[in-house]
Amino acid sequence: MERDLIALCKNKASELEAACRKNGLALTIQRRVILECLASRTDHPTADQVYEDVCVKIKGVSRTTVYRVLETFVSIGLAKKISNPESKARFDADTTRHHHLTCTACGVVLDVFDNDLNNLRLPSGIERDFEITDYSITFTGTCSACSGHRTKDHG
Amino acid sequence: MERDLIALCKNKASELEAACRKNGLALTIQRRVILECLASRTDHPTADQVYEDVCVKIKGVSRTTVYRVLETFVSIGLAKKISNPESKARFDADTTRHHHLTCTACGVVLDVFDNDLNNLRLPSGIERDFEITDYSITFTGTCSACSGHRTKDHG
DNA sequence: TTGTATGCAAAAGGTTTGCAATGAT
DNA sequence: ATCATTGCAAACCTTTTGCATACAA
Repeated sequence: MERDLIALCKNKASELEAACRKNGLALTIQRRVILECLASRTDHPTADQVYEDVCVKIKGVSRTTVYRVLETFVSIGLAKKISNPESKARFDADTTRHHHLTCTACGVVLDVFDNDLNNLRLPSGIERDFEITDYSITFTGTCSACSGHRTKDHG
Repeated sequence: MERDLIALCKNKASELEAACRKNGLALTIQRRVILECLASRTDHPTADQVYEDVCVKIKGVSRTTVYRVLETFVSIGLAKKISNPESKARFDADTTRHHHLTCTACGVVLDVFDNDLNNLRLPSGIERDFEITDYSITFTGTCSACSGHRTKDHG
């Protein structure tokens, strides 16, 4: 159930080319590196976390660009914003259906890949009023690292 | 599958008394009104939206208090922060298990109550590494109001 | 009376915008 | 050459913090 990160990154690189061509967008170095940085992590980074990674790879990129490019990726389907209870956006380069475990203590977000969960029977009647395109389950609880310390710390 | 809003509000009022007593918290007017305002909406308001409502009911409440009290409610189990892809917290006074439909066009969040969805078989093995306390499904798509206009407007 | 909760002001994140300069096509 | 994209600076929005005052118990 693990995902092949190297394959994902390669796929993403060619997806980017295709998506830029299709949408009439320029294939800039910034877009290439930002997508590369996003696709190489599975921990659903915030825009600022992506920015940190990008800075290591190329000099002089601005935070603004990272924020803007990530939004562009979402709008052309190269990435998703994931639902989370924090007050900041988190991004995921894996746009296929999967689910999340979020630790209420430390905030970590782990992936859940499961066939049964990916094929739920939707409640009847709903689709009359709402056109459902996708869904994602967020499991909340405590990760193993935080299970030890019972106090409400954020280490 | 509708929820009885009046009953919910009354329940919440007595829940508040009980929770304050239990946790050694003062039963202030602010806490009473803030919970009242939150419980009387089913649209998962942001802290600022709750603040707006509170201002109508009592004068001179500060935004800070609303933010602080909502966090208090979450910590004593009177409310939940709901997972969403926006960069701001949204709150829900209904702490029982239920799910959400979010319209990607207009952003509205509707509730889904369904017995089957509330009793999913969790993937085996997960609970070894992660202590799951709850879960919630976010369905994404287009609401009936937005289904008409195919353009990506936000009206 | 005692200690918690509130209000204020200010700061701290996180994100967006306007505009000139840069760079991909 | 042209127009989209970037970088910068500043604004904006949401949330948090420190401290003195007010209020519930």
